[in-house]
Formats: sequence, structure tokens, C-alpha cells
Amino acid sequence: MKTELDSDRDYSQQIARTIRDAILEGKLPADGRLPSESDLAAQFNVSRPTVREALKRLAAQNLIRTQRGATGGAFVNRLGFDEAQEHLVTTATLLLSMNRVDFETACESRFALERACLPLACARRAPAHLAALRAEIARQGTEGLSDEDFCASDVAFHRALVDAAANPVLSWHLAGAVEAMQPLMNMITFTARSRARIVALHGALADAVAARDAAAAAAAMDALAAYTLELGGQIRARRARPAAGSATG
Amino acid sequence: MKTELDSDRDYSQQIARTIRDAILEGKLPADGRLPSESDLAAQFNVSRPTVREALKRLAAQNLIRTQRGATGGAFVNRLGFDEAQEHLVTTATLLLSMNRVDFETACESRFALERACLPLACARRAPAHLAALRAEIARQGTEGLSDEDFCASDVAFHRALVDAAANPVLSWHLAGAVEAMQPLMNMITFTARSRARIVALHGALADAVAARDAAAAAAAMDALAAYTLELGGQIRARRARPAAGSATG
DNA sequence: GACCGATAATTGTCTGACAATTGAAAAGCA
DNA sequence: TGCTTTTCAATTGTCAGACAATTATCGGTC
Repeated sequence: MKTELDSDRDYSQQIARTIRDAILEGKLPADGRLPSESDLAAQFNVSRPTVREALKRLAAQNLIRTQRGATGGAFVNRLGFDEAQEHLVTTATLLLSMNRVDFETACESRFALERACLPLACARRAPAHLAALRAEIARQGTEGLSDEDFCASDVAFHRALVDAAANPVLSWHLAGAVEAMQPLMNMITFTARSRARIVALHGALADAVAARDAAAAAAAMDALAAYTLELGGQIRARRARPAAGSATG
Repeated sequence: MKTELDSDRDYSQQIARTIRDAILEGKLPADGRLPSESDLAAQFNVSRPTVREALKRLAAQNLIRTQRGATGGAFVNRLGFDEAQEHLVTTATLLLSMNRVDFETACESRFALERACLPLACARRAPAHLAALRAEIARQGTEGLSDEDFCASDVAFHRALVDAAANPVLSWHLAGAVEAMQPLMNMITFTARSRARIVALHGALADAVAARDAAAAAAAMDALAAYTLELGGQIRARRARPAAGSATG
């Protein structure tokens, strides 16, 4: 590992990049321990706070974890799907909010992506997947469910759907895309009537997957996408002239 | 913004999380300036190095950028698609390499995702998109092209394909998925014969998109996926018993 | 042999300081 | 007045040394 740094540039950034590349190239195996902060400081010929800043950068990317104590130190993280998921969602959420992506574009992307898992899900769905789908549908139909819980169940339903494809990489991508939409979906307030329709569409989707009918599943997904877009359009129209409907209810 | 921290826990992590949430919730607008490190240290009642570690965490996530000088400070980053893309690729690449995802799984995921853009691409492709596709196909057919350049052109071709769907969010997801596969794709060495076949498959894909024939495009994509899997299988078989073919050639 | 305290290694944090950078204000000059 | 130069102040980047907190290990005691 290179230990020489360009002068008059950000040391901690260079150090972080050096270690990151070493990890990416496999020179530092997963769960391997990095030298102590003091040792690294001596190697790179910088002070310990500078090394620490570099390590914090890596920790922020989930590349390493630190542990205190005698046998402590910084260890190369075995990046699991869950942690990577969290990261993906953060990035995607920020991307959506900061670039003023409109609801239609985000929605289109999300459903186009999710449709990609349907053929695989139909081919491979196991009883456990179907049970998870049914359970969420049942939950969504219960009276008095809060909007928050309904949204959470919606996410869980779609998560179960993509998991039915039995491809962890695909699940990672798709679940990230779905979860990142959550802040935008939360803007949609559901009436009892729209909830019923969504539950019906979910049911059609689950039925199609259960019957291994990819075409029917795609059709149900299209219908769900169309209805979601419609709801989004209604909300936008209501916000455009808020005085029209809010006074008399 | 909360300035109280749980004791006996990692201060810099808590501070980073607090500021991150404030950014995600829009309390800190893009390009807005954060308080100076000294001010933040006073607000959170910690020392400046601790604040700096928190800021470095955020900088590693591309959430902020720092600038020295009189009017310097930490500014909320306007996260663009390009920077987010780089981040996505890093995470996805790491995920693939660290979880020993086999070639088949990664390939399946990648092509399933990419197929999601075909209907939109067929509906919206503009002349510029088609020209980009043709240009890359032409480049891939040139004699004496290095493996590296061929792979780069392959990535560019698929990038142009997903861009044809004219949905930046979708492009971000899909281009990230394609690029993350690059290290795995590089393991495949192309013979002249396999190159010709890939170029032919690319041509069929471009033709289908040009003709706005989504079904034909999906079929071409399936064929490309199947052939990629076949190549991967050949490589794996060759590696399983390397003595068989390497000695005499 | 089992339990318990001292010990050493390591990260987490603090204090204070200095260097480097950079925009802005002040001073000087035509 | 208007322009140029100088000075300055604010801010980040870095350093040094120190102490606190944590934790595995080693040695001692019962």
C-alpha cells in the first residue's frame, strides 16, 4: 500500500482513498484488521487525528467498523446486503429530493424496475413468499390501520414480491428503488376507497404470481402503476388550488 | 436541529446522523452553508476534532463539500446523478465481490433490470440515442480493438440504451447495475468469434429499438443474456481444469 | 481449576496551537 | 473618484500531547 501523499492536498482524503482502493482490490481481506491509528499515522507520516478523519470517511461508507479495547481496531467490513441497502436508499432518496424529480418520473422508474422481477418471481415463488404476500394484503385490509402502518405494509408487500424472484442482487436493487420512493409515497393520503382498490390490485398481483402467470402479473403491476399515478395526480391538483375543496370538505 | 447527544456513544456518528437527517428533511437547503466547525463544536458541546470527524463522514457520502478561506466552510452538496452514480457503483461492486455472488446470479439480475427499460426506450428513443447505439456497435466491430476498449464500448452501448428511456432515475439505477458488473465482465476474454456474435446481438437490439418493437427488443436482450451466461460458463469450465487447454494451446 | 484484579493496547475525546487559504475590507495612489 | 495593493480576519487543515473509556489477556489468589 502506498504511503506517500501528495503535498498541499487533503491528507485524510488521500489516505481514505488509498485504503479504500486496497480494500476494493482485495489486498485487505474482509474482517481483516487494519494497523492501529498510531501505526497508520507513522506509516503515512501524519498525525493521529488526520488518520482518524480518514477512517471516519471509510466508516461512513460502511467499508470498515471500529472496535475499542485491547484487541480492538479498525476491521474491514464484510458488506452485507442490509447495510448496502441502507446506503442505497439514502443515496436514492437524496437524489430524488435534491433534483426535484417529479412524481411521475420517479413512479415510472419504480414500476418499470419492479416489473423486471415478475417473470422470475412467477417462476420461483415458494409457499413462504406467497404467505408473506397474503399476510401483508390481509394487514392492509384491517380497519383502523394508520396511514403509516399502511405504507409500511405496502413496502413489505413489494419487498416480499421482489424477494420471490430469489435473486439477492435483484432484491437489493429493487427494494432500494421501492424504499427510496417512500417519502414521495407518504405524500399520498389514502382514503378508505383508494385503500380498497390498492388491496384489490395487490390481490390480483399475488394471484398472478401464485398462478405463475407472468403476463397477468405484469398487467396487474401496470394497473397498480396507473392507479398510483392517478392518486399522485389528484394530490397535485388538490395542492394547486387548495381553497377549492378544503373549506367545506 | 437537535444538539443533545446520548452520552457514552459515538459522538461524531451522532452528529453526522443529526446533520444528515436535517439535510434529508430539507431543513438545510442545497448549497446552504453549515455553521463553522467552531460553532458546531459549541452547539453540540464537543471539541472541534470531533465535529470534524462528523463532517468527514458526511463528506464521504457526498452530502457536503468543504472550502477553505474567509468565506469557506461546509456546504450542502447538490447531489447530482453523476456523483450518486459513482457511489452506487462503488457500493454495488463491493457487494458483488464481498458476498461471493456468482456470475449467474449477477448476470440474471443485470439483464432482468435492463430489460425493464426496453418498453420505454422503444417508445421514446430519439435519433440521438439511435446514433449513439450505432456508433458503439461500429466501434465494437473495428479490428484490433483492445479488450479494455471493447468492454468500455459495451458499457457505453448499454448506457445509451437505458438513456433512450428518457428517465434519469431509471438511467441511474440501470447504469449503476451495468457498471457494477464490469469487474465480473472483465473476467470474460473475448475471442474474435464471440465479439462478432455480441455485435450482432447488439445490432438486433438497436434494430428493435429503432423499429419501436418492444417484443423483439426483449427477445434480443434475452439472447444477449443467454450468450453472456454461456461465455461465463465456458470461462468457469476452463478455470475448473486449467491444465487441459493451457499446456498445448 | 476457577475466579478476580492489574495491565496493556486501542479507540474516543479534549485542549491548544499553528499553517494555509481566501474573500473582503482598508489603505494607498493616480 | 476609481483602481490597485496591502492587510486582515475567518475558516479549514494539521499537529502534538494528554486523558478517559473499553476490553482482552495475564498473573495471582482461593
